[in-house]
Amino acid sequence: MLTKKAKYAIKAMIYLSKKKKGEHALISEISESEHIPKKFLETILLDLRKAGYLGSKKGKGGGYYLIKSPEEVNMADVLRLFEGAIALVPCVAHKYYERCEECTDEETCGIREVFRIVREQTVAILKENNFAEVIAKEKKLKKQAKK
Amino acid sequence: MLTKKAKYAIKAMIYLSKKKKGEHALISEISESEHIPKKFLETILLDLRKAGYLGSKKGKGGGYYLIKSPEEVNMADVLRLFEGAIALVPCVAHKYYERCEECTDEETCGIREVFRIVREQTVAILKENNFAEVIAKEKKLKKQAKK
DNA sequence: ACTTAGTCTATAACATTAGTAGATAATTGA
DNA sequence: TCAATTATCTACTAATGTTATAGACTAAGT
Repeated sequence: MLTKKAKYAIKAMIYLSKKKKGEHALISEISESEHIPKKFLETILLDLRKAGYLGSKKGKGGGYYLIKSPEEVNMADVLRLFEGAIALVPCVAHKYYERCEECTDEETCGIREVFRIVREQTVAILKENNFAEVIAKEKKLKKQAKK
Repeated sequence: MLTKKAKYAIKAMIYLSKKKKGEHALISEISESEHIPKKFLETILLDLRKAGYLGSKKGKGGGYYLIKSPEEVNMADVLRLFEGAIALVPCVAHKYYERCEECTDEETCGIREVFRIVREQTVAILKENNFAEVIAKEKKLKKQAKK
């Protein structure tokens, strides 16, 4: 399961992705709209800013805004930032690779092979779902719900 | 990431799956072979027994053994036992379903849709990998390594 | 009886999660 | 320049989960 932090981060990113270019959103605005504790959200948005996904402006008329376009950021990026590896075992992670302590032969480990396949599939899905795509999925679902 | 408990459980199950039918393995034997702390492994094997995957016998000549054949137990079964849901968010889990507290409209949530797809793919892979299959993968890898 | 081997209960160190509190810094507008 | 607004930073905490370990108990075989 994801941490709440990661889930909140994705929600905040989607919220900001829906804004028109040049528009800002206040922390309190996102907090209320997405039902995320404000103080907690502050730290999350700060992380997203430090990672280069968001920009911010202080004072009146300030707030947070996307730096890249929604097409350029995907679910995998944000998850990696808050959860570390997407892989289920460290020995098949790319960026966060680590040997499994108890393992004797990584090269011929059948368990590892299974988790390698899982990781590949998962990363593929998360990467093709950039935030523009997620919003598109949402629109499609809303259309279907009306019928 | 998986907990060590879950990873150890899979290792133990694979170890026992490699035994011939009727053969037992001691806790200490599995512990040493797989480099799993013995006392920790005890609790894991107990859980696996209570869940109906393993049988045990006390006293001399005792030990643990598979109850079902390796074809009948898969990675998804064991992971669910030790990790709960395989899904990354509770709202797309089957057996462990829960509403996301902060969510306003589950039916039309784009994020949920993405995690629904991830879950489906992951479960499919984990289910097709029963323990006989994992051992087959291991054999294949060992053949390749020799070349 | 004695040895072997699994079972049960309890506990403990450590890390992570999900926050909260409160002071500070930058920006805008009057 | 002063006040209001809004983000930033530092520090803390309560609750929970992870990764074990200790020790007494129970069952089976010889």
